[in-house]
Amino acid sequence: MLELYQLIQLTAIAECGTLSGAAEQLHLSQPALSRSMQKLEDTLQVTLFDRQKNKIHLNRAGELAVAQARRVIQQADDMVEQVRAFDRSQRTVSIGSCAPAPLWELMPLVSQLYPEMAISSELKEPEPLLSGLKTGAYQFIILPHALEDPDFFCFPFEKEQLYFSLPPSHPLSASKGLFFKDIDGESVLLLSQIGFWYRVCRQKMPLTRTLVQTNQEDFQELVQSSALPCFVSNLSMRWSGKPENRLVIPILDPEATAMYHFLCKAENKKKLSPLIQRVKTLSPQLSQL
Amino acid sequence: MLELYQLIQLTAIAECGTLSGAAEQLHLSQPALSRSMQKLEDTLQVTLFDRQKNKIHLNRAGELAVAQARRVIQQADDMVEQVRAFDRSQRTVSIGSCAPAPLWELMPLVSQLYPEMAISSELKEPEPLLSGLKTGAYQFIILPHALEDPDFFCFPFEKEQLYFSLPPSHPLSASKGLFFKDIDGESVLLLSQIGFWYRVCRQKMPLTRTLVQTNQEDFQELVQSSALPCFVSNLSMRWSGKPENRLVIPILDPEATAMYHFLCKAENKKKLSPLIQRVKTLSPQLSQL
DNA sequence: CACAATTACGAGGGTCGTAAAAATG
DNA sequence: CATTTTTACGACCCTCGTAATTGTG
Repeated sequence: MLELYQLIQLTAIAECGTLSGAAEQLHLSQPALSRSMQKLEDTLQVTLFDRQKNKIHLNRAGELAVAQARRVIQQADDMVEQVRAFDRSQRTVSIGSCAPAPLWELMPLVSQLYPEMAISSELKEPEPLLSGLKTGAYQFIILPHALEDPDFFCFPFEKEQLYFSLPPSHPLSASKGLFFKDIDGESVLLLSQIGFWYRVCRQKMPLTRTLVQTNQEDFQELVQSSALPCFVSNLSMRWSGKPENRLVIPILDPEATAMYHFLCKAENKKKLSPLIQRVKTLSPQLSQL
Repeated sequence: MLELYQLIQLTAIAECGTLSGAAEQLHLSQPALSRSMQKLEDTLQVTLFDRQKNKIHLNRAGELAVAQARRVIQQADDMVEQVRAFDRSQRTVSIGSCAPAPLWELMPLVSQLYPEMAISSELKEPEPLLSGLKTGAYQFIILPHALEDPDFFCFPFEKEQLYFSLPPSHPLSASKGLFFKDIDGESVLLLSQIGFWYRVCRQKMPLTRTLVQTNQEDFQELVQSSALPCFVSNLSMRWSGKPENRLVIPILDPEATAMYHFLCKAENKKKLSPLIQRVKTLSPQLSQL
């Protein structure tokens, strides 16, 4: 019976050129390898090596066998990897979101409902989110708008309203409301990992220089110590509190408001119904729309 | 360590749907198969089966594993087949010829020069012979004409001249020479496996009915007992003798004469030089052309 | 009670390593 | 004489089969 370990040994010999070298690489004794290859030749009924008393090397049939063996081994490795990846995907909930705020509510909910599952989340633009939902890369996604499509189940569950966070010294800090264009041109502090908001910010404030901070603590530090404008929202303030020594001024553009929608494949609605029920309890009034 | 026998067992379970059935198909006990699959799950670190106390069936990861296992097994089978086929091809000299007569001289020569090699020969038209020579299906071929091509080494080595074999009772049996058209329309006895001569016969004698005999002895019997014309040649008479009670009349058409050429790949000329030398000794005067 | 799957235990086959032999440069 | 391969022999691992257990329809 042909076995994989024989093929691995064969390819090792092809790489090392010598039995003893391959044996060492395989953590095996030379005699064991010698006998193993003799047995391989028996099962194939083909001589794979030119043997002289003192040296051995692959003949042409052996070279062919090595090439074929590599393919078989590669395929076996692929099998292991694919099965493991599939298994992992079965054990993890993958969430795609256009922005971080919805995840702050959703991830605790998911981990509570599926305590044995791992949770992975990604921030992407709506378009890659949708294609990921189609391919099954995500169990569900969060978009900043509704999507009417019979293939998907979609409902709104949370609203985010953006504000400028300004120091008292800022000339516009007394405003009741501001538009993006009012601040456009000033340098603005931003956190990375804010999803589609970064695109909104760049589009609405094309003249502004964005000082993007990767580290959350660095960002907080800069907000406190600088006079630069930054952004907060109703949701960020719910989770992190109102920034100290700052004035919070609503942004009046319609783009400063996002209505987050939960989307899953229609075929998965039933399986996800426990989660969907819990998500709807977060904001009963929105869900009734 | 993943092994092929485990994959075979896995696919057998997928086909049978039950452990006991698969065990029987594999000529194995159920407990052995049960443990083997547990070990497979260990090495993959993935659960492949839904287990109830009394029944077992593949889960989704298992289904994926089965599909992948089938591919691996198929590839391993292909490897065995390809290596064996290559080995066979290394141990056989494959000759392609447009007619049988050249083989009568060549095959003994080849088997004498390469006593350990098997010999396989095929009769084909020149075109498939050439493509077979290019692909390596033949080590060398015999064409009824020359071929000037730098990729091939080509030389003439034998001439075949066709004759009509007629019974004394035939009206034309006293002729010194005949053309194909003189006999066209009469029924003619033929052997199968005469290569390109069959095409020549059909083209030059389109009105003739050919009575093709597959069996050599049947053919000889019919030649003796019937008054039908048939063909012989200088070469067939050298090997089988002049037919008794028959008159042998040369055919005067140029198509009744073939100059057989030996062709091999130019790159193989050196390797085949012992054979080529021997073939040239068969007819020194031709080889000097 | 027949059937299916798992666990326990002993037997056997196969691969392994060590030791020894043969051959080469 | 060091290196490489092959053969011989004994040890051990691992798979196998039988038997027993549990659970189901």
